[in-house]
Amino acid sequence: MDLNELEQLITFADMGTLSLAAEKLHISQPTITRTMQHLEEVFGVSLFVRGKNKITLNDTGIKAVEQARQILSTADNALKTVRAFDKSLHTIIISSCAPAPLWYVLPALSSAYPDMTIASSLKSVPAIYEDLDSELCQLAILPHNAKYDHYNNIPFLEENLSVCVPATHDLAKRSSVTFSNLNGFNFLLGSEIGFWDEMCRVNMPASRFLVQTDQFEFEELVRESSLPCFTTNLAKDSQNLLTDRIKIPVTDSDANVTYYLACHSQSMAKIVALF
Amino acid sequence: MDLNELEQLITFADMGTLSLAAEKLHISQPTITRTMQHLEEVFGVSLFVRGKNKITLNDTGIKAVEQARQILSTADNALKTVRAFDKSLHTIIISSCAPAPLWYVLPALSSAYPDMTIASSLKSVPAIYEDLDSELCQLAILPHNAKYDHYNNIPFLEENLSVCVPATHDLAKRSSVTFSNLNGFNFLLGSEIGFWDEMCRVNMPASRFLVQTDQFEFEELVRESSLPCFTTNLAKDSQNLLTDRIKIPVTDSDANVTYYLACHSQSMAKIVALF
DNA sequence: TGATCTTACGTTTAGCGTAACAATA
DNA sequence: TATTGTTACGCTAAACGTAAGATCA
Repeated sequence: MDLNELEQLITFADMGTLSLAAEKLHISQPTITRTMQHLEEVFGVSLFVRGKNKITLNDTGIKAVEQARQILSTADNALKTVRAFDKSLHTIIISSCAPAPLWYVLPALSSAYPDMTIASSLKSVPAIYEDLDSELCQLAILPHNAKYDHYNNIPFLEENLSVCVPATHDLAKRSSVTFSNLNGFNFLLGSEIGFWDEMCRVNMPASRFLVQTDQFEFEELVRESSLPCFTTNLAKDSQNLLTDRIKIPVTDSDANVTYYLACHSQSMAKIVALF
Repeated sequence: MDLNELEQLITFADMGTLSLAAEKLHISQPTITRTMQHLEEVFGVSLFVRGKNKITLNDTGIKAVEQARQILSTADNALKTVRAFDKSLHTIIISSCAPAPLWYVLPALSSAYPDMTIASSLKSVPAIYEDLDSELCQLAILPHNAKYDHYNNIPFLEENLSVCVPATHDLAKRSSVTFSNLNGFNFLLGSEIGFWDEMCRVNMPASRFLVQTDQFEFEELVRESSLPCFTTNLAKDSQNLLTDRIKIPVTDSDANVTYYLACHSQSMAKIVALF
């Protein structure tokens, strides 16, 4: 039995005539005529009532169409299942709360597993726990050690937040600041900063954040405005955007995070070996 | 996708080598080699680990076999379902409590529906109700009108039991008998008599019944022994077995039954038209 | 050396499209 | 007359088996 033939049967059932079915499937009518005859042989029963120039499904034919749909759907599911399984064997999925750790993790994994696809995405911390629970990610990067015992944890990197202001800014003369000092000022923010975004909004509820989704626009605004922005010890300022600005460390504990790598136990040994 | 190819994949998985699979399927090894390559194309993923002269399923391959079994089983079920459905459209199944009504019903149905297969079987009354409930039979023949309202009933035939004894027998002089008169005598019984068998045992618990499954042996015993046996107004004595015996009507109501034809409402009109 | 898998080659088969035909609305 | 389904015919592509090659136990 050929699934193509079942497809033709179903198309005929949907279209009502062999001609329309042929047109839809981009094949000739005679081909469908022959296929229908062949299907009757395969099933071993009559499936159609034939007039001189018209053909329709009989009761058995309708039943056969029903079953054909079932078979095709099963086959389609099978293909998807196998492909998904294969893909999962060749993919490492990483959910991270922030971009900076990925700059170190991705190259390391890529060179350690050159024939694997490494897929990463930034997500909120609750979403990352969901990914871990559902095994939708193999590796998670969290801003603290994982809540649950059944995940393996290793501390990985520290990231320390600083605020960047022009030399003329009110804050420029301070050697350190706290969120309460900053609360009320408005900031420029890049869009791809993971959990930092949420954290800023929580700790500086009186501030407003001008989020720039376009990297070019963000850089242009940093250069041309006097609005404060943020950087960290891990950020690379390839455009030397911030050389003209004063960097002031934020001392709150929330602003100085240790990233942890978390994953299910069985994967941990390999990960630890890498870092 | 071709189900034949999946069959080959499964056979390979079961046999362990391509050669053995080829042997089992009565095809050449190269054919299987090519089929496996083709399946990898179809699935779009690698399914095997290949040595220079050995081939085994990889993890994805094992998954694929699993799915292939699923598909084949679905397809197999589909074929069976369609064939069974078609058969049901061309078959009238009759469950009867006794043989005599069938002698009239079967010829009538055969000539009314010449292209239908008519299948009949003798069953106990409870089994007949089960067949009606599950729609496993289209027509039932019961020794009374059907218990439930949702079945249609028509009275069909009467059958009256008589006992047959040699002229020299103790009972021979009676003009009628009851089961209590007969209780304690031993009887010859044919095997294919439906509910009569059970009914005799219930009404004559002290009697023993010598059931002859072979028709020839039954006739021989009737001829050569003086044991009483039974007949009815509907029985045809083609061998003139009973001409030498005295027939005495059994007057109990249980011994004089009216057969009813019963079926689901929708079938009744056609049945009534016949009788 | 025997078993196993793959590749190469030639043949056969089976599937497809075009064209011709029959029948209907 | 335009549309629909079937049959006939010829071609192409795909599937098969035999044979040969390579590798391992």
